[in-house]
Amino acid sequence: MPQVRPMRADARRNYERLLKVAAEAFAEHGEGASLDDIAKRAGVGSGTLYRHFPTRQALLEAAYVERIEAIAARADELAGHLPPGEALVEWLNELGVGMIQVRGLKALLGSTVTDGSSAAATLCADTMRSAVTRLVEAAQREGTLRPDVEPIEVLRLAHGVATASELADGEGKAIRRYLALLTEGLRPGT
Amino acid sequence: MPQVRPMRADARRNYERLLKVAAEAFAEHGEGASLDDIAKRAGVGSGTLYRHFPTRQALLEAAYVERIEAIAARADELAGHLPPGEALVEWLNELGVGMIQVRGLKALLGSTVTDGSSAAATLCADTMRSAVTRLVEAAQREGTLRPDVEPIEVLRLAHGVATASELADGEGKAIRRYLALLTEGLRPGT
DNA sequence: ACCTGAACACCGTTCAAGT
DNA sequence: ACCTGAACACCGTTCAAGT
Repeated sequence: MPQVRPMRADARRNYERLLKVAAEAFAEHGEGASLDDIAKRAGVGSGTLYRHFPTRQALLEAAYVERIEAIAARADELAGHLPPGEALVEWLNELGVGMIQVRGLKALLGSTVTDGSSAAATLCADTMRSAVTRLVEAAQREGTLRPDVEPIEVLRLAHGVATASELADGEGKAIRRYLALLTEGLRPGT
Repeated sequence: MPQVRPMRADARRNYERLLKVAAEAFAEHGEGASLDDIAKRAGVGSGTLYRHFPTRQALLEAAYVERIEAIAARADELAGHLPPGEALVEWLNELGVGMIQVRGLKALLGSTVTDGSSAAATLCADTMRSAVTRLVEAAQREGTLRPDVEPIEVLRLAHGVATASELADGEGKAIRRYLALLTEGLRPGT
């Protein structure tokens, strides 16, 4: 049963223009970019925006799918080049830099790791979770990552590290350091 | 030179009503509480609010000074009861719970640990920094905390831990666990 | 079926007019 | 010196009217 009937030509055109403009707007003004402005810049009535993307979250997600998928693909790429533990840390580093430098991305990723009891499992959430799960389980098998940490917890901690780094300098310069503090711990080394 | 001439009676009354109402509003609606609503509830024109508190940040800070000072005082109290390392962790735990449960507090504290090159040193920032500095330096002298971590970094990491915990459950239940992961590190224990 | 855009209910901020 | 509140410029969201 093909639930998704093809869109009417004008609808499809509007949909795509909205996505393109939205990506620009979020990049420029962050997650809070004016929806009305996006509709206007796409040459579309505001109602049309709401028809295609009922919530800001839906638009944000749709505008960033490609980037999310690139991040997920990067996980496998790193897993191919590096030992599991290093692959995980390097991926978390790139993820953190992205969250700080790509405006709006951090907010979107945050919503993919919330308790989500109500929130339906979105595409972005699934993509991110399966990517991190592969890296985490490999590192745990290798013995370089605590066995009692769940993949989603690692994503949440990455979010925390990004937040801390953002407070530090607003760019991504502190990510690597705070990530190291997290992996090594705050206790003095032996 | 007494720079602060005493306020006119009506001004002082308005100031205090605004503070009281603001504290309630922030507690109820978070840091984004409507300023216009606060002014109305205080029985005051919106211009009066702006006269006393030129920015939302100023109002937020003024509304929470007492709470900030209580948190700082708690640092010394814990330092009296516990060995330095434990005092620090316990304080960070209470701080984290506060950031999650007291609406608006996390945002305010975030602004006190940003790179602050431009932002003047505010009272809240000073209070928090001196409190954490005492705990951190004591723990470092004791040898239970890495010597290369700066006090303000610990505050930023605490913010990160709170963020991660907030994503986990929206209350403070995960704080202690994520704090433990931070202090012990993500590597497997020996 | 889909789009438009006016209408509505909300913001924060400013500033002329009042006391 | 301080306060008031209308005025302005902005939001997001809905929905009757159009094609």
